[in-house]
Amino acid sequence: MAGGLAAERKLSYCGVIGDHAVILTQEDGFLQVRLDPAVGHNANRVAAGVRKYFALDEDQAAIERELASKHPVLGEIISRRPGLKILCQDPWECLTSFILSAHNNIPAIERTIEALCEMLGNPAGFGRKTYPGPYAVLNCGETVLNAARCGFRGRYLAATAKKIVSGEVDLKGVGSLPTPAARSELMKLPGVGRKVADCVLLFAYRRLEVFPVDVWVKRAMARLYPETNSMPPERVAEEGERRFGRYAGLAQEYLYWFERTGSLVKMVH
DNA sequence: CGCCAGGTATGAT
DNA sequence: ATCATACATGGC
Repeated sequence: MAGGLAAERKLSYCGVIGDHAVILTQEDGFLQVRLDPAVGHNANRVAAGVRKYFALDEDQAAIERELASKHPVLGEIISRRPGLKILCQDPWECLTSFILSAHNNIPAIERTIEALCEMLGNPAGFGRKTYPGPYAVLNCGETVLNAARCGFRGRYLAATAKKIVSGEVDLKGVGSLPTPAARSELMKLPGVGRKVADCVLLFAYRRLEVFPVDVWVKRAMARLYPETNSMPPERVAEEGERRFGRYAGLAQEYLYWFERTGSLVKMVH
């Protein structure tokens, strides 16, 4: 949820990773990281952050081969658009972004996040701001949350910030729990149900086997496995994990995007 | 103008 | 346990 992909001749990215705005360009064989010289930084530190954020040390091709063997349609999807990555996001940023996503549309989610960063974040370079932490959200007040158009999720956001600041839920500690316990811990937070918790487990804690089920993934699964049509989302999540295994989370992302773009319906016939 | 949006919390069977 | 409904706000 931090930044956007701008596909041109040369693939490039501009976004805020951690405390720094970065401009990334793909040269031949390596990734160039550009920073705003006006903002203090440790270049090696930032580079390490970028490596982690995009999980560059992982063998993406091997993961894709394993997933492709699980279902012919999934294999077809991957061959059409290989290279889709699960990011390794900051837990707080991921958590709150997905709280804002509930029953909301993507353009509105993006605008709300941008507004919160603009109003509450710190300068990150290139005119960008950092993602505001729990203290900033806790102290900002209802006026700011309304100005950012959080809607009914503003209450959840504030209440969640409170539980993080108070230490009632420790996001660092969640990282060392086994997945089911980590999920329960996240679901103590207001505005966090099974789906949001699973997204945080996948995108921030890198539990790659976790299979978040939203309406789109549910539809996609019903195409591949018609018997899941009548199942509640929680059972579909179970099925996804059972069928796709240790990288089910990446399978979920492929299914999500192909379902959303309308490509999947043509491929299953 | 009416329906839907990367769901969740709540109250009723 | 399972099910329906409200929820702020904006996109289409």
